Parts: sequence; C-alpha cells; structure tokens
Amino acid sequence: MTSIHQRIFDDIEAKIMSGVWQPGQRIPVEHDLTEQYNCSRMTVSKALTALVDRGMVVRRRRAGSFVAAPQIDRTVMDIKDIGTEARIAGHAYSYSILSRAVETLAPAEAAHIGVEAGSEVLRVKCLHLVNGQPNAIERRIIMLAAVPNARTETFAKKPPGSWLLAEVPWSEAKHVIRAIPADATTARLLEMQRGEACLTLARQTWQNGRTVTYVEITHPGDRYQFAAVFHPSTG
Amino acid sequence: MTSIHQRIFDDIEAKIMSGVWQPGQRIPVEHDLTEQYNCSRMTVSKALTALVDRGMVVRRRRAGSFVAAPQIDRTVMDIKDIGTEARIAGHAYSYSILSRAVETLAPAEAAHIGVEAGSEVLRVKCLHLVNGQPNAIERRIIMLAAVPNARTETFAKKPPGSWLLAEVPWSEAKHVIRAIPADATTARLLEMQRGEACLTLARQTWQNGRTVTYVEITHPGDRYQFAAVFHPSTG
DNA sequence: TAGTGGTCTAGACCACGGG
DNA sequence: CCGTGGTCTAGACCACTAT
Repeated sequence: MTSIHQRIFDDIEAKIMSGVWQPGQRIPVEHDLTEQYNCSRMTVSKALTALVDRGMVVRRRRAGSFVAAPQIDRTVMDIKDIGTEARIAGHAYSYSILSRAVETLAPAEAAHIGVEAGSEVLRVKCLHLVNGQPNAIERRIIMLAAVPNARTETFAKKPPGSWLLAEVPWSEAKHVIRAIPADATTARLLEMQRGEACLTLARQTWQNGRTVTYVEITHPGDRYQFAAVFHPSTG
Repeated sequence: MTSIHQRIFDDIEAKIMSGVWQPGQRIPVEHDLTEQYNCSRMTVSKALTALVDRGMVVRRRRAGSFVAAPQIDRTVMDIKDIGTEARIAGHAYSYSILSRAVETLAPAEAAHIGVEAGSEVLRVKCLHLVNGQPNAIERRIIMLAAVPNARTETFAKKPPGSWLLAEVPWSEAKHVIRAIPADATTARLLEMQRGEACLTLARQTWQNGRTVTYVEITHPGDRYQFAAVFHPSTG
C-alpha cells in the first residue's frame, strides 16, 4: 500500500523525467490535483513540497507550480570538477576508448551495485587526456536493459558520460569518493608510480529506481581535486 | 515572521548540532511538542519530517524519535561520511587536542584562504579517534575577528567543529577534496606508512562574506570515504 | 482584485512493533 | 496490548503577486 502523497509524487516525477512535462510547463494547480486524486489539499501539498525539495518543481504564489528540471544537465553533479573545467577551457581535451564489450554481470560485481547477477551490460573503459596528459581512467558499466541504445553505440565521437546524459534522464545519483593507491595498470595508464595516491569517484545513477550506469573515474592525486560550494539547508 | 514548523525545526537542529542532545537520545514525542509549541500535531510532524530528510533524526513507531546525527565534524555538509557514521554507531568516538595557539597569519597562508595577512587567528590541531583507532587529523584556523569567543575556548569537551557550529551561523561553505600522500607527521599520527594515500577535505566557511574558519581534515585513504546522494539540479 | 500557494487546525483512523 | 508515528481530512485565514 503506497500513500496518496507518494503516488502523486511518483506520477509527477515520472511525467517530468519522461519529458512529457517540459521544463517551464505549468503543473495543475493544487485544487485540480485534489480532485484528480480525490484527496485533501494538504496531501497534494505534501507531494509538491517533496518535489520542490528535489528541485524538480518551482512554486510561485498566484502564478502556479512549474516544472523546474533542466532537460540536459550541464554537470551531473553538484560537485564540479573545477580542476578539469579550468584546464579544458581553451586547452586540448581528448579521450580514447580502451575497450568496449557486451557482458553478463558476474555475481560479485552485480551485488556490489545492487543489480541482478547475469544482467546484460556494456562495459567500457576510456582514457581521458587534457593537454596530452592522462587525466582520468573511466571504467563504466551501462545496464543494457535500461539503455538498449547503448548496444550499438561506439562512443567514437562522444564520451559515454555525455552520451548517457543526453540519452537517459536520471532521477538520482550516488557518489563515493576515495583515495586509493595506484595499481600497476592504473599507474601505467596515468603515467604515475605504483602506490601513488589516486582520487577515485564512483558514481551510480538511477532512473525511477532502476540502475542506469555505474562508473569509476580514477584521477592522479597530484593533478586533481574536487570542489563544491554549499549553502545552509533551509528546512 | 517565521513559521511554527520552521521554529521547531530550528530549535531541534540547534540542540542536536550543539550537542545538547546527543546521538541516540530520545526526542520529545509529538504530543509533547504540540503542547510545548502550542500547535497541532501536523505542524510538529512537518518539522520532524524535515529533520529526518536531513538525516538528523530517526523515527521509529512505538519507540519514538531519536537524534541520528553523529557528532563528528561531517555535519554542515551534504557530503556524508558514511564510513565513520557506521563506525560511530555504538562505538567509541574520542578526540584530543594536539595544539592550540593564538597567532598572526603569515602572508602566504593568508593569501591562500583570501584573508588579510597579519589577521589574528586561533590555530588548533586535533586528532579524532574511532574505536581507539586514529581516524582523522584536523588542522584548523579560526578567525578571531569573526569568532572572538574562541580566544578563551579550550575545546576540552567539544571538538572545534561542533563548537563553531553552535557558536557561529554560517552562510556559505566551500569544500575541496584531494588525495595526497602522507607526510611523516601525518603518517605517524594516523598510524600509516609515509607516502600512503590520504583523503583530505579542506573546508572554508563564510558568514556574510567574512571568513569564519578554514580547516583541513586528513583521513587514512584505506579507512575512509565520502559519499553523497544527489538529485538533478534545478539549473 | 482575485487566484494561487503557505500555513495551520483539531480532530481521525491505521500500521507498526516494543513491552 | 497500546503508545507511537504515518497518514489523511475538510475546512480556515493569510501573503503574495499577476493581471
């Protein structure tokens, strides 16, 4: 049994995420939603408030409520990679695909990212370079059930990250940041010494509760940092 | 004019952040809060729900509501230290002050954090332990012009991070995360080998454009990670 | 000025789970 | 069992602002 406010939330989220409701489009006023769901205004309000908290909806008195989510996100993260951003501006960025294969997911890895073992995935490994210098190794898994178009995508022109952003809307992402020593392969690819510190970002992205992609991006620790600006939470 | 649910939220948040209410401690039941604030249960519920969303409170049917936030400095951030959160639950957390001194800031350091050279600061160095194992080194600068009360604070009972949270409201914070090799001092204090990977969080906090504090927290790379959940940004 | 969201009430019934 | 939170109602008044 799911609650009414949850159903309203889910319905509206789905409409926004699927693109049926475009950014800037007006959402039915609270009174209409109370009739549509046969519930009180407080219940509608609770769902809309949650959508505002997620940044998917904007509400304005006298004007109404509107879809706030941008369609293509400039950066999938609130944490921005300012190091690379700065370097890419006016400098040479390039990348190359190291490997690309359709696989079925082994149990251990499936458990790690919380999907069914044996799921069909596309596994991609890339090297990113800035000014000719290795900047990051990208190891990515794309769930083919969630992104069938990936099966025939070569990523010859567009990196998997950018391609996915345009292909699949996402509703949630989790990031884990770690400092780890470079293993032999990583050290060779990133032109560093084995055991040196690497900064690794692991990101898992969901769409409506279904995993879309899991990626680990490993940077040389001495050439990289993450930065983020926060403001106090409002309540 | 601030709303009732906002006042309740603020009051409870302050009690938790200041350490007056310790993690695991029970919060007054909703009925008591309705009497205390002379409002309806829905209003109390709204405030508590917001606190749950922020991860500061846990609610359990029949049992009550409890303070969920761990005491360590990870507060103030949307980035949560899940590694430490897990360990702190039911385990021993402690810290010790390694040094504490009032200084005038050298030009290089002043420039780095964007304040006037020669500013009077309190410099504090702490070691944080979880289960008796070193978990983090905290190197902190507190601007005495912004926080005069810090001059006489010993931090004997409360770590500087928690103390500052209760003392000074903040309006903006910037975080930078890096992976760096452990130097000799860091390696000794954190019981790791020199050169091993450390995860370092640098945080600068402002109040109305004026720097309040700058802190670098260094963790052992193999015992620590940051995690964060994001939703699509609003553009 | 009128329509919209922001907030609040004083109840109610239910689900859960600790004692 | 029964206290607790989870949810919901059918109103109400107010604040804001587009028109």
